[in-house]
Amino acid sequence: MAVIDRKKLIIEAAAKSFSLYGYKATTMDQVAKLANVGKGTIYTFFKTKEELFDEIINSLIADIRFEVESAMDDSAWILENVDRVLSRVHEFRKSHQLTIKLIQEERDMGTQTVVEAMQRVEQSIIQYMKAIIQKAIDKGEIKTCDPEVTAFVMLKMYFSLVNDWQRNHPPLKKEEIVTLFELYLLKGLLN
Amino acid sequence: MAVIDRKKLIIEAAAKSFSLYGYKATTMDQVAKLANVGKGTIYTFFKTKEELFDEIINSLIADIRFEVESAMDDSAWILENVDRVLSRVHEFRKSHQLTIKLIQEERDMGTQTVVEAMQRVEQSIIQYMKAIIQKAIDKGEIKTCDPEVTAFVMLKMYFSLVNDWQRNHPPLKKEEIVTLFELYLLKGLLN
DNA sequence: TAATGACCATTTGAATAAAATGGTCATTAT
DNA sequence: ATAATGACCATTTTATTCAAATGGTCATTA
Repeated sequence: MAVIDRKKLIIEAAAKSFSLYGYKATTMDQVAKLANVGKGTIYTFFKTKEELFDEIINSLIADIRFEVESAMDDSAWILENVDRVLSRVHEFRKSHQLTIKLIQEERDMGTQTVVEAMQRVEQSIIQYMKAIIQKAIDKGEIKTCDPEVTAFVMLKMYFSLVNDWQRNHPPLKKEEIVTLFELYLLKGLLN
Repeated sequence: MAVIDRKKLIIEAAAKSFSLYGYKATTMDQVAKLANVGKGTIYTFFKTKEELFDEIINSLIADIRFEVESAMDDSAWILENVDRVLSRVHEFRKSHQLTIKLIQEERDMGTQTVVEAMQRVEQSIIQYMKAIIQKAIDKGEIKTCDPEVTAFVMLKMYFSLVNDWQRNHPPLKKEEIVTLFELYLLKGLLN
């Protein structure tokens, strides 16, 4: 008879529950029930609820990394890659249940653990954008600059345009955003 | 005997109290006491607490406008002006008690009235930045672009750099911020 | 040896009572 | 007359309390 991989069951159950109810509203009893496992068993694999949550966030980060890396094209130039990566991230955020739930929990309740987790996710996105930018600098496509600040600014600008702008204005189309990115960050405003 | 300008007293007291305690923690009794005025008197000038608050926010907006406009030099070119305006706004935000308190209240408690007020302040800053940008376009200093989106992006980028960046990194110096601004938005990253 | 769930200390949340607050208006002062 | 006032009221906010829920443990069981 097959030995049941309890750790896997727990992780799956936790992922499901965090996606459905968020961090705070997920209880360890619930996860145990969902995983068909005794509550104590969870604690043989994860020291705390937060550690279990971190495991789930790690796979989220890995998923995003996969999404981003499959969008990248090393032969394409930087604007193309930045655009692809950012729009993939955006699509991901809009469609991925766990992400949606956590963004909501962060905004509405400000749960500390969730804020920190989202911070970690953002940092990891910045890390891969940093690599893209470094490559572009090496190739001589763009000026020498701090790749991390640059990645940070790009991400913030992108999210401002897709999230904040439409609070007071009709949303920008995808191509408009690319055009704005090109104008502001790459070509520059100066004549 | 001099007739006391009670409206003025009320406004001064309110400004002081909102600066000291924020919106929620300021009570109408308190304002009345501070202004040496009966509570009912406040209501002969302002229909509600929110209306009183709006009055204070209006002067805040006017103060910022004055600060920005006195920093501007129409004969200077845009890089110079961007530098001056940003530095002034930066100093203002750091030193102006009311602004500090309201930013804090918005972040920590999310008071609806405060969120809306800050939104209004932001919108008004964007409006005069828009005018500045339009002027630069007319003078041919910068490329043709939508002045409002441009103002919006500039402001968001500025706030990202001064507020969000230092959550994970040592804060950027004023001159660094100006340099980054010039690099990203004006000169552009392209080689 | 691995898994479990009854159990425990602490935290959370519901219920309620008490205090505080925004706003009104009959009365008072000018 | 008009302007100012503060006691007063309805509603909201806060403090208190206590039961239910929760994260985590560990002696028992498989």
